[in-house]
This record gives sequence, structure tokens and C-alpha cells, in this order.
Amino acid sequence: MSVTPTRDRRAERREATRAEILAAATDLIGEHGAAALSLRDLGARVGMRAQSLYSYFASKDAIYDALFHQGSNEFLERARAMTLTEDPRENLRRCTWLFVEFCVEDSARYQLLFQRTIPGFEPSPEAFAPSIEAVEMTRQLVVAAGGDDPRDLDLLSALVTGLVDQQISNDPGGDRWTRLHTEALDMFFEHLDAKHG
Amino acid sequence: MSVTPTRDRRAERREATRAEILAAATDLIGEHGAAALSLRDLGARVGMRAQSLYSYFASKDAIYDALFHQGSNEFLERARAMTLTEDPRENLRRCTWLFVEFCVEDSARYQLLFQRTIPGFEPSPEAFAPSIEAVEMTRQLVVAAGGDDPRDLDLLSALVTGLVDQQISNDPGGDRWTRLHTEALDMFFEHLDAKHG
DNA sequence: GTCTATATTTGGATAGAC
DNA sequence: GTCTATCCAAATATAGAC
Repeated sequence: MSVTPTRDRRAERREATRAEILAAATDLIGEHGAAALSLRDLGARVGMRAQSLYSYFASKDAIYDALFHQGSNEFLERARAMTLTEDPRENLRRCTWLFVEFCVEDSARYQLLFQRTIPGFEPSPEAFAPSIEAVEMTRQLVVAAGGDDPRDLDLLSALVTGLVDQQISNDPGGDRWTRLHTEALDMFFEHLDAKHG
Repeated sequence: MSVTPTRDRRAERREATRAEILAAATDLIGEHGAAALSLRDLGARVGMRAQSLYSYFASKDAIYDALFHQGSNEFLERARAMTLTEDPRENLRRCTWLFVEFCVEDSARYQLLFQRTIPGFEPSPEAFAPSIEAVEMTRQLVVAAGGDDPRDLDLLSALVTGLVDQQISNDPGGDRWTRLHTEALDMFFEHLDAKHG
């Protein structure tokens, strides 16, 4: 009589290879920019021909999409794992700092997720879903910190992504802008107080 | 006896064609993104083969470089043409608004000038010079507005580019973030006052 | 599942005729 | 100054052998 195994070793191996390919892709776009990924280089990096990658991903865009999903999921998980305090403003400080660290630690991922500079690539709804949830989490933190006006979230998001953007573009590897994070949030909170009394 | 003409019609024509090529390149990167410019398309747009472009520019990067120079010059000229008032904060408001308009009116140019997302392209020092001068002008406006700390300029630049970045990435063609410009600058000024007394 | 072989397209760039 | 012809390299993608 045949016995059904509880583990599917073939599927496991396949998933492991997929993960290996994505890790190599992450390395490559870190080296040459998100828009410069080529399947030849990627195949070479994992020890196969470019054509063999099609056994794992349907297209180059499918690889970008998987990276996008991975990236937006990664941030969402970090945000969820964040320890919350009783001070709502401290929570917002921590969450935005998490975001700043997440972005500057991997600028190619930032480019992929937030700058949308890859010609022709649009993330699928599934890949995008975690980002939406993370924004919703942030929105609630902003409300708890006294920012009930929707404009407040937009202003904060501009402020924080501005720090990240300037850091990556004009002082890569440094901290000229990221070190302004605390001051920036204090400025934002002062503004909320002045605005809503 | 030979007469020396005061105008060089050949040089004029050449310069006009160069300008025409750059204008077409601007159109193309506006349509497909800055990283997706191809010489074939560009040639077709101006009615010549791709190879003929080499009579006008030494390489593709030379075209990017000319566009970069044109772009940074354009902003510098607009900033210089700005009418100054006696209120230093009003001046800073106007100058940053000039910048916001400049960026959102042509997002491909923004990508070229500030996001540096074109694989392998680095602007030449000559092309970059106007940008440096524009930053210096802004720095002086920030100082006049009460931001004597170098961190103040960095904070402001993050705030303004953040508005632009979010606008272009998340609401292209709209005004969800640019309309926050006045509020953002008020927030910044409140902060300067709270900081320096 | 990975390979070779190949199709197809597209890119940047050079040589030389006119 | 523009063209044809061509080169060379690289890209994505497919077909079929093993």
C-alpha cells in the first residue's frame, strides 16, 4: 500500500531555490541598481543559465514582483513586531525610525518599492497588499499621536520619505539626514500642538 | 578679397539641431521614463537614423549630460529671476514653491536630476555646477529666514523634496502633497522659532 | 530541472559611400 | 551631414534534447 509523505521534498527544494534566486537578485540590484537587473547575470550568480530561471519564475517582471512582495512584507512584519509603549508619540517615533532604517539599509529595495523607476514594472495587487496594511497601521499611530486630519499623515510621510530620499541620494552610507529624524518628529509634534491646540 | 561673415550659419544650424534633439529626448523620457531612452527612438523622433545622432553628441551619456545641464540651469535661472521681497520667509516660501513646481511639472527631469536612477550615468562637473549654485542660493535664503544651523537647510530640503517625491510617486498629476507646501513651511518656521527663541 | 540551440529584439557604436 | 551597411553585445524568451 502506498504511503503519503507528510513533507513534499520536491516542493521544499523548489521553494528554497526560488528564495536563493531572489536573494541573488537582491544582491545584484544592490550592486547595479534596480533597473539594471539582467537574467544572464542573475542566472550566473546562482549557477545556471538565464533560461533555466524560467522554471522558477514566469518572467523578469515576476521576479521584480516577488522582490516587491518580499520587501513590503518585510517592513510590515517589522512594524508588527514593534513593541508599543503607552506614549503614542514615542510609538510614532519608533515606527518612522523603523521605516528610515528599513529604507537606508537597502537603497535598491527602496528604489524598487517606493521610487517606481523600473521601466514597465507595476507591482501586482497581491505584492502591494502589505504596503497598504503598513500605511493603515501608520495612519492609526498618527491619529493616536494627535493627527486626526488626513493631511497630517501626508505631511508626516513627506517628511520621513524626504529624509530617506536625501540621505540615499546625497549622502549614501552616511547619516547626514537620518540623524535629523528625532528633530523632524519633534517639529511635526510641535506643529500638531500648534494646529489643534 | 575674402569677406569674413559675422554669423556662422553652419554653427547656428548645428546648435538648433542639437536643441531639437534634446527637446525630443525630453519628450521621450517623459513618455517612457528617464532610464528607457533609446537612440533609435530618439533618432526616429527627429527624423534621422540613430547613427546620425553621433554627429551631434559623442554618446548617449553625453545626451543625458546635456539634459542634466539644461535642467539644472533652468532651475537656477528661474530662481535668479524670482522677485525678492523684504520678508525673508516669504522669499523662502517662493523659492521652495518654485522648486516644487519645477519638479512636478516634469517628473522625468526630476528623476534625471535628483533621483539618479539611470544605470551608469554620472553628471559631469560642468553639468552639475548650476545645481551647486542653486543650493547655495537656497542656503542663504534659509539663513536669512532664521536658519543659521546647517541642519536647518538639511531639514528643509528633506521636507520639500519629500513633498515632491510623494506627489510624483503616489498622486501623479494631482496636488495631494504639493498643496501642503504652505503648511509645511509654516511648520518649519514654527520650529525655527521654537528652536532659536 | 537543466542544458544547448536558437529566435527575436534591441541596444550602442563604427566605417564608408554619397 | 545623413545615409546604408554592419558589427557587436546584450537582452528576453521559446523549443526540444537529455
